[in-house]
Amino acid sequence: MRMSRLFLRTLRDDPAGADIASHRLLLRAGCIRQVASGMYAWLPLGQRVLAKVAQIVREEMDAAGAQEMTLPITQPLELWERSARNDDYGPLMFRLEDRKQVKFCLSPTAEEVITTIVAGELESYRDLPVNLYQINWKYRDELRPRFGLLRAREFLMKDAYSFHVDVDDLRRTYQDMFDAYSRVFTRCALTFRPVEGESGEIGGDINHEFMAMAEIGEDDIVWCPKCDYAANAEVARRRSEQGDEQGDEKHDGASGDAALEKVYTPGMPGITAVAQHLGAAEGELLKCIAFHLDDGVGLALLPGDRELNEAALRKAVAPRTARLFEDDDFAAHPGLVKGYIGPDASGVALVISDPLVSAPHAWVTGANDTDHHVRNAVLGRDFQVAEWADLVAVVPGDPCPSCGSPLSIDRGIEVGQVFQLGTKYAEAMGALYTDEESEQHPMVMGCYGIGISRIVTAVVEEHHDELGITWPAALAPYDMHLVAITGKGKATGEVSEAADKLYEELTAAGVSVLYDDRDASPGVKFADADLLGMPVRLTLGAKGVARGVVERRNRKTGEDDELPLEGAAAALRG
RNA sequence: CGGGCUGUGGCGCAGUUUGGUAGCGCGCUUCGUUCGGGACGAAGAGGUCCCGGGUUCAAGUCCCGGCAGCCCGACCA
Repeated sequence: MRMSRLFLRTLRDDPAGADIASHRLLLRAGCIRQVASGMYAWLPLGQRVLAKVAQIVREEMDAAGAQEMTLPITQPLELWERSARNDDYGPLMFRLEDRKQVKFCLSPTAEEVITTIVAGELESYRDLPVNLYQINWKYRDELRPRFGLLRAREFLMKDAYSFHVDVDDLRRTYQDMFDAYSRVFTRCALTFRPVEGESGEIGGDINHEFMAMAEIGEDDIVWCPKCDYAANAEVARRRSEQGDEQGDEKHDGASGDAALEKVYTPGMPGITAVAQHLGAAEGELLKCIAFHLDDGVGLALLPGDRELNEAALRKAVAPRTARLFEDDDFAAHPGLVKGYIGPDASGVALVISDPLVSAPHAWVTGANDTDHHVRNAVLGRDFQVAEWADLVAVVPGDPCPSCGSPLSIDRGIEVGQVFQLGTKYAEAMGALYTDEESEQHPMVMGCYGIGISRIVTAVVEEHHDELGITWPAALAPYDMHLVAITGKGKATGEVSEAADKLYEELTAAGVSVLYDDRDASPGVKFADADLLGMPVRLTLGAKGVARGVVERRNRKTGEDDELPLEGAAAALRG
């Protein structure tokens, strides 16, 4: 491609509001332009990257036995009512009506549609398994789009859906998809980690998220440097047993024999203030968190230096539902004094505690009385616990649940997810098959997503420097960036001629080349080449032409060398 | 949806406090010089100052009402 003809304008200044590297650089390099909040146009350069990511995904999906198709983006809302997901999604889904007032939505995902189609086509166990996918635009009316393409309202996603006679068969395909995903992200040059994840709106049981490790990621990833344990912080656990941390020095200060003692702590509803006032470590305080448990009230107990993992609490009390108290709720429950709740508060239906509380210890905790706490609260003597469950949010250094080594926490961008769905959609949409005994069963499903446009963001986050993007070879819009330094005088024609010739030879040899044939100064051309980030830059100037050489620079490493002009195209093809 | 903020040539911004008919840098056009890391000179083009109402002799600026976008939080792939 001749740059003089390319639809491209690079930006010298950082666009306002583009705060993260990928957003800033994709805009500056002319890959994308914003059209509305969370909606982006893909310009020619960006389009080529998007297409390359999509092609890698396509190749790996095909190799894993999935079949590509295309589903409509606009889908009848009626299908979503049948699976009850119209309500589940709520305002997160874009909705519209046609001229006859029939309701539609813009697809955020496609379980309902694909399951309906499969239900109409396949009836026998002989037809299964089947794995179908599409690469198509998806829509979510996010509360707050941000970070450019990372949290957009329109995004390109590969979504696959597999149908099986039973869970064992599903597991085989699930593993195939898991392996295919690892190949995709490896080919995209991402540093990634598969982690145990939460299922969100899609539902289902077993699932893994593929996380591209990045500072700007929106998810916390708990992972073990010693073994392969890794999980989204929402579902991450620490190794814990009853009696855990026995003899820990932070618990040594108080004796179990001392009597319960009420102390005056005026205007100190927070852990930090109480700990300071009483000269205790925050870990010596017992935190009591009130929540609604169906019709009753529950208390969650954990050490004062720990945070509650709400997802863990919800899971621990399932199938009952838990919802944390908000300020208004305390008025209806006078036995619970906000900021001064004790584990023995009245009117509590369930006291559930993290195992960290089980160590023999005299706690400082709320007195269930405004402006008062108590010292020396002892488990079994002064308060009781009905249920034990992991409730605390994991922090770095906690023991790994698999091997006990200290855990690390880093940020990640979710670029893919695989689910074992079960029969939820097959049942709702009537996708049944007939087995050898002529009996009908709902198909067992899996679904598998990859955020194509989000991968582009993750790749730029990982592959850039202060000058611009440093595309991995597999995703670069062009293989090489040829810069002609034409200079002046009689050499100008010679350099242009030599550069034209090299460009044509490379193109003929199957190398994709972005050829800077513009009438611009060398500084401008070099700066743009750095910004656009092709993996290899070829420079041809008057001196080089005179000596019969072309210079080559590796964008990522900065390494330079020279090649003879004669036969350069053949050498560069390899 | 709470909190903070911004809408002025393609991009980045000043001008709004104190109302007087729009400016700077980059980019763009033409000519000349220059030509290996964002050159220089000269001459130009380009603006419904987000939209609608109001106040005023006069509104980018003041008042009222909308809309859009950004950041923090809650939420979420």
